[in-house]
Amino acid sequence: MARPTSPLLSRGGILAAALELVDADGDFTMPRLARALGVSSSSLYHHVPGGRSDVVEGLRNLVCAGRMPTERTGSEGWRAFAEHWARGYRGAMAAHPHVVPLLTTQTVSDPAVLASYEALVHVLVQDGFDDATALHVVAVLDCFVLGSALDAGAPAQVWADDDGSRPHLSRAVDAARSRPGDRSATTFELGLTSLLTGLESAREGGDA
Amino acid sequence: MARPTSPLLSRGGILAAALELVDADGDFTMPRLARALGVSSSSLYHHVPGGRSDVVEGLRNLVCAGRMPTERTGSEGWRAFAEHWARGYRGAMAAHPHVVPLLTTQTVSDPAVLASYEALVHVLVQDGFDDATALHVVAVLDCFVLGSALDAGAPAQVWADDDGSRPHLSRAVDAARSRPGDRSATTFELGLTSLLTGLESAREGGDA
DNA sequence: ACCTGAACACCGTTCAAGT
DNA sequence: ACCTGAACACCGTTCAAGT
Repeated sequence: MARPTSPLLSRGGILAAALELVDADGDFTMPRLARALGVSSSSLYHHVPGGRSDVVEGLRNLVCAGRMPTERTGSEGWRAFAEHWARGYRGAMAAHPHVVPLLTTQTVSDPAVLASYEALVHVLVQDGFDDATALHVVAVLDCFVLGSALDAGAPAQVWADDDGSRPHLSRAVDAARSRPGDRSATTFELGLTSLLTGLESAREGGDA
Repeated sequence: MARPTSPLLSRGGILAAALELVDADGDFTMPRLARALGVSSSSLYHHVPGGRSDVVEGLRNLVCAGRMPTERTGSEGWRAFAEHWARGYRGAMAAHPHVVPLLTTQTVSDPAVLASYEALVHVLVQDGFDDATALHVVAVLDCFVLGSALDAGAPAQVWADDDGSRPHLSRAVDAARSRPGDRSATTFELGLTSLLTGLESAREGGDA
């Protein structure tokens, strides 16, 4: 076959196929990805020069870009913006929970995602946080969102009590499961609200 | 060689060697692990029947067991116990940050770790949380601790601003770095305090 | 420029064979 | 029971060869 008249592959197509694989199988490999695209494994490297980690960073973009705010809308204060930011981030991740574990060891280098971090720092500083505290606030939210996104992808029974030797844990799991709505989403909302409330009073107490 | 008079391997020795590998290299493979122990790769399976994932769950135990509280000490209230619990958990993980990514996709099945979850739920229910809310509180803390542990293992420049096109982010990163102490630990403390403060007022507002 | 097949140095796991 | 070597079905990545 050699070089076709019009390219069989594109970066976008490769990333879309990779996302489909990850959503379906929970992971991807270069050979499987190539097979899904009807192409040889080595062909991928023409469009994704960085190899597998390049694909992973591309998935971050595909999943997050456009789903996180990059500008303050209207007259919302830092708290509303941070809420907006965290919900967008978590929502993007939770829609594709299996990609999250792939992202946790790789530095964020995607411009679209970095732009939303920039926006959040900007809003915080404008609203009275000093630079260092603003970074810590961003990091706190980032940690919680990442943890929540992992939680969203975890098996239903995260902490299985097989033998009934953890009665309080079992009762609590059953009680939470009998409530309507997505358990993981409820956890996220409780944590986000608590965090922002707590950060507000930390700020009032002094920004050191 | 075949069967030696006294066993060359033991589960404990294998786990200790695996932890050393992970701390040093950031990851481990069964062949490398075997090589480090001066043994053939297939020998490992006699002591770690579940293979690689068995080793990983063993690492969770090795890292966490004994470092998380399993009982209320003295007259501490739920907030003090939760603080205690989260610090123990995060401290254990942060001491071996490279194991954290290995744990994020595996269900917690280690009895010692589960016992500390049981203890936390117990304390929360004793102190007035209803079962479902107690589980959500545990999950919130779990999410934040996990995220923070991943943060502790991340490269120093998590969100690199290579080209200076994210000025507020850059300033904030520089400001935080010029402060004394561990950046990631400061982030954790800010988040933990904020979370607990926020959870306290969420509780006062009603446990629904 | 873009795709291929062959090749390299790896993986995790199983299993018959040995003592 | 415990260790071995060989084997199986995989990985990620490179690279000369083809158009």
